[in-house]
Amino acid sequence: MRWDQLAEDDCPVARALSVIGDRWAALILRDALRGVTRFDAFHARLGCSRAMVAKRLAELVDQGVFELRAYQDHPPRHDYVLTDRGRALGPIVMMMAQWSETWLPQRRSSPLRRRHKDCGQLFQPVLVCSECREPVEPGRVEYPDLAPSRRRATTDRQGQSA
Amino acid sequence: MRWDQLAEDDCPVARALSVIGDRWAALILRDALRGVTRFDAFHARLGCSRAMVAKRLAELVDQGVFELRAYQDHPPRHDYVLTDRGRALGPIVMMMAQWSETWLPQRRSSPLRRRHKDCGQLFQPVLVCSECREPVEPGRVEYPDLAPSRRRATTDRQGQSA
DNA sequence: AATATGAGTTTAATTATTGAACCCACTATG
DNA sequence: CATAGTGGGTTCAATAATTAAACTCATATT
Repeated sequence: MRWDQLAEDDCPVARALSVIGDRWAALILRDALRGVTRFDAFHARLGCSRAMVAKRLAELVDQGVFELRAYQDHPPRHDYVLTDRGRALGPIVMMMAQWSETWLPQRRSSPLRRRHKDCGQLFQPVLVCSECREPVEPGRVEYPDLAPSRRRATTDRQGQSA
Repeated sequence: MRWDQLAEDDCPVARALSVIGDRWAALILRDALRGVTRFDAFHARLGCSRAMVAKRLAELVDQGVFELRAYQDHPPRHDYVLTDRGRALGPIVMMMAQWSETWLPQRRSSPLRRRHKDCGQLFQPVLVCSECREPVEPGRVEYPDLAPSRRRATTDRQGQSA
């Protein structure tokens, strides 16, 4: 299976990955969410080849994650500005950061702080259930459309709790 | 910059991507969260080469996302079972699905339903602020540790050095 | 025996990515 | 004026990653 076939996949996770399931695309998005808009700024932060930056930015524009906003005409130049669709990817990136901070050994610097503009406080992202508004703990989700029981491996040794 | 250097990066998003920033790793994780535990089952769902499945599974075991649980000894065989660390990646995958369902054109089948075991209802994942418990809307986050203002497209080069 | 299963490994061919240099249209400096 | 610098790329040869298909190995089933 090739990259571009993911976009045709029936699974929404696969289709999301056709957009951000590449390390460079995801890192470009991270930087864009922090305010980067220029080619050279992306390149400087990413540390990958210029060709890669150009290619991924072009793909992300095609996918409607970025739009081009001209900031000068004569040598035509533009900013890469996130669209609504692109900004909506923010929660995925926030959950990645959150997972890292919780589960991976920390590197040197203190984690990047985030402020919620609505309440003014520094915060952590928390994923809650749309119905009961309680945090959704790992392992407390099931998929009624899949095989009768999701936790069962033919020869079951022991279910783990969680 | 190479793949393996991401793990050393100072940014938590980059470090998370060193684990799941690859389409196959992310799809393996998706399937694991839905209950898949066997090599051939991952391979059948992914549609990539067996070599790739073997490699990614081995990496994910190294990174502590999966652990091996033997289910027979003589030809030694095992299930790939998510660890706590691995299960904690669930919210990232849920937010990916959520984004797809909201922002990408739908394919044929109805989206996979999720049930929250704590309240028993079908739900959507919602990302809220840990402080005020309100949903964090796109664009309502700022980063006080970055350059004074994160949104400037027309104001040019200010020294910043993150 | 012969076939099947589960979990990989090997190999050659194909793709993707890199680093470095190059290009273009301007702007600023001497 | 001549030269260098900037922003945003493209091109190209070399290197790395990925693929499909075949192969291995131990055991189970027919």
